[in-house]
Amino acid sequence: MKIYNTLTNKLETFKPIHKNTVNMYVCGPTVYNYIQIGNARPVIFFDVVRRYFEHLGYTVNFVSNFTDIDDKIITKALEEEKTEMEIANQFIEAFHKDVERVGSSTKYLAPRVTEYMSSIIAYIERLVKKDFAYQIDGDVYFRVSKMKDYGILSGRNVEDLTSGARVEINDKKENPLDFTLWKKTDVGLKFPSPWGEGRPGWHTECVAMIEDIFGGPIDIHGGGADLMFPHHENEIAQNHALNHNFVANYWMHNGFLNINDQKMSKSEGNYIFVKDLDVDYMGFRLFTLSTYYRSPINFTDALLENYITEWQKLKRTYTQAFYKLDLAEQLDESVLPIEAVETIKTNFMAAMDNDFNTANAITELQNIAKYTNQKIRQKDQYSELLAAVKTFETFFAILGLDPKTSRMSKAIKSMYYEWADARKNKEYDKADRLREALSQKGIL
RNA sequence: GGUCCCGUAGCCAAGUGGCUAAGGCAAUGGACUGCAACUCCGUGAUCACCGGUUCAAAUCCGGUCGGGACCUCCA
Repeated sequence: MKIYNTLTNKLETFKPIHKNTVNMYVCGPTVYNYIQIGNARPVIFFDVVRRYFEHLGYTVNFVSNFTDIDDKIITKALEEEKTEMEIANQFIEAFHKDVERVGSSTKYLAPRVTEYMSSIIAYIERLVKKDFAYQIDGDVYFRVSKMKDYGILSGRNVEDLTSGARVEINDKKENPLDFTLWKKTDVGLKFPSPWGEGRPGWHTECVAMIEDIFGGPIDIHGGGADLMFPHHENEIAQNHALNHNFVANYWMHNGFLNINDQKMSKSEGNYIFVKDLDVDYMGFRLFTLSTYYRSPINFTDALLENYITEWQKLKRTYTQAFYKLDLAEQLDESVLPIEAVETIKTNFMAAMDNDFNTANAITELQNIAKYTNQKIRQKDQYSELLAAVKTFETFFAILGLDPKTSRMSKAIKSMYYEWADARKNKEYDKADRLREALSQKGIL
């Protein structure tokens, strides 16, 4: 299993810290609005990472947080005359719905920042005690100048950053690169701390929660490429200052989902909410997995349509094979290895082992589909079809694609035989009527 | 201004030093079919451009052009 590690910019062999276990953390959303389809990319991709590790036999401890305290939540709460908690709860619920829509699991630990306040405050206190942070007027800042390797993740150095024209001007800071650990708050939700009432800066929550939950460095830390700097860089700076490690052994960053060749983002206004996409979401999932995760994807309606069609083809092939076996009472037979199918499986696993190359894995999905379609038209190829169907199921499980197929009822089976008889007897009116009914039920 | 990424057929996309450059969509020819649908078989590439390194380059190096990202909240 090889993973591209953003920390070293190398493809590395994955070695877990604890045997047969993968501890992973993915930066979750700030819950002030619905997620847009670009936000769904890590939701889908890292779900596939989890599924693949589980397929390989690992126990995966998957954690993804909710930032439920933030300026944007306060703004939204004021706008809608609600409390921050009400806003956060509303969009956490909406997030879970969207995660389910795109076929990812919601069964993972999702800590909320407001539930980990004492850990976060204790974390900041330790940084202050070690002189890596300083307090001014109720704010606490991280002292970047004390961190000699600052910029290791994003490949920047302090001089380049300082010369940048866009560094925020803040007279309180010792250095413009210093970032907020604790922010004095006048309006909205605030918490007591040794520095007065306020709320934590964004960069501390993940690293404090990781320490609290996992008790030390983890295997994989994931998120979108835009989080690399400054968010993940700052996580590393804090944790290196305190614990002399890089938070995670493997850092993984997904590329963006663009629209009209521009980054889709809520602040640009060029976004589509996941909930508003309103298409076959399995097609959307296939679309996002059709490109290697580190490369950008450009979203267009035509391209999405393309993958929805592709998904329907894969699903149709699988279900036809499944029903053919069901009708022949072959679904519960034992599965025999078929050489052509074994080759496809091997190639699929090799693609996944190579840094989760889902694009190549999907090619193997198409290969198993072609093989299946060839066998469907031949007589008595039940062993081949059964092996193919089981392989389909494995691939679908790893990629999180769900054809939602179940065994035929007795009534449907007899309808199917009636249709077959009608065709044989050249009763085409009847046959066409039954064909329509069966195809509406997804059988044909 | 600084840092970095990308440019492969009409479209999407894999491949990142070595046989005739995967795969899908679209197009087109054929097969199958009661008619369809579905499906199967066949058909397509001076790898942005220029120069260099090498026995060998889409792949490495330099340059040109084009597109994009990050340096500010962002997946």
